[in-house]
Amino acid sequence: MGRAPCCNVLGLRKGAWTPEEDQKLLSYIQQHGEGGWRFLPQKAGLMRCGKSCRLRWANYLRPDIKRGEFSPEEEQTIIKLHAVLGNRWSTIAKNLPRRTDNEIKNHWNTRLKKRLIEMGKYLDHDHPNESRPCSTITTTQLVNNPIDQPKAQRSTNDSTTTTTSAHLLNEIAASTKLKLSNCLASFLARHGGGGGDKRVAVSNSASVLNMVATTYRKPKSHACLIDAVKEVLSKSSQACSEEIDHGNENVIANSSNADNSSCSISISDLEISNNNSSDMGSPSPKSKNGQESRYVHSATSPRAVVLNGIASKLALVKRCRSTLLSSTDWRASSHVSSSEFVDDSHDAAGSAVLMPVSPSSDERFLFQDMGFDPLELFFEGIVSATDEFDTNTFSW
DNA sequence: AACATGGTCAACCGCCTAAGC
DNA sequence: TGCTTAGGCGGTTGACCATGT
Repeated sequence: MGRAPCCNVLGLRKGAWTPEEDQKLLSYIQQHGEGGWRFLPQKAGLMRCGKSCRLRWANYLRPDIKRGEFSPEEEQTIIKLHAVLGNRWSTIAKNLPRRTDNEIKNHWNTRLKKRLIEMGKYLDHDHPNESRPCSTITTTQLVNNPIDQPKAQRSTNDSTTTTTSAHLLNEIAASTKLKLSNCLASFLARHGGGGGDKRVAVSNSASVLNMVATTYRKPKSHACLIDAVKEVLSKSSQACSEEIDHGNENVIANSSNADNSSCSISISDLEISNNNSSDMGSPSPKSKNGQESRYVHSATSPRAVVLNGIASKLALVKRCRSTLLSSTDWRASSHVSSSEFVDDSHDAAGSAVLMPVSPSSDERFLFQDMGFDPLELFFEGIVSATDEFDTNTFSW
């Protein structure tokens, strides 16, 4: 039981607001501005608690609120953001100008959710083991509009457990609009991402990461791949100061033109093989109810494992953090739990610890290939001092 | 016409976090 | 450093309305 509700004071009105009350609140805020909700009712002559006043203002009286039917575009935005963010209505609302989180929540619960259930395309964030294909949205799902993916196809991943990098890369994919350079665009074209479609030039990080993951299985394209990985990660980092682009949904939708259904491996797939990897030092993550997770054992290449491990470690970097969830404490969010965040760094008791870890030799070579500064990696906690890593010279 | 049922949405509740002291 | 509290968030409730029987 938390604090007693502020509206329990005897004599305060509850329930629907009358036009007279609305007028009092409106005129008071127009005169004195928002804030100071605790004493506002008294000053405005309202027999309401401050919280009730704030809610009434925020959800109904504010002049910049758009009311009425949601457009198909708005609905698509909600569906796509909900697939990525879950029930974080306030975050979703920030991407729908002039709509309130309450209105979006109501619209989702009364219409969109039902519609998706009827279509068999509902991804249940509340009960992930019941109807959701996996514990997070894979990049493949992002690339192929999640609501367009057949249920039967999704059910093949039912026992998939995805952790740190999958979540983080999905967040990047969702929040970052990449405008590809000629280099990366040609990379995608060469490796099947574009298929001659000019729209590949405005792709998204989800498809890029899928392409990278796919191509990473082909050793001969190593050099090209490294350039691509560097570009994806640097673009994601650059985006940390940008607000989530309202064009996300268009970008994601456009990318569905790429033929990812057959050739791409999702970040989830990478994660699965990561869990099987001994050199990553990852203990088997447990689900939130403490039960041991089951894994799908896929034949993913060691290179993909390394890539995934690096993505996971890079996610620790501060600049990436701010990219992932620019406006919320993403480590405390329901979507990315703190234990998932430090999945590669659990202590013996399974509690979360933030410890720099030593990269495997494969990772170290790829870090070097990618041109990362060992000094920077050390100070950002991605590597720790070991026999191999000399903190005097900051080199391997 | 009366009642039952279901949908919608404004408002409330409990909890959390950050800021202020 | 710990406590208090305003503000914010997401889940839930219940009044109201439309439709069906």
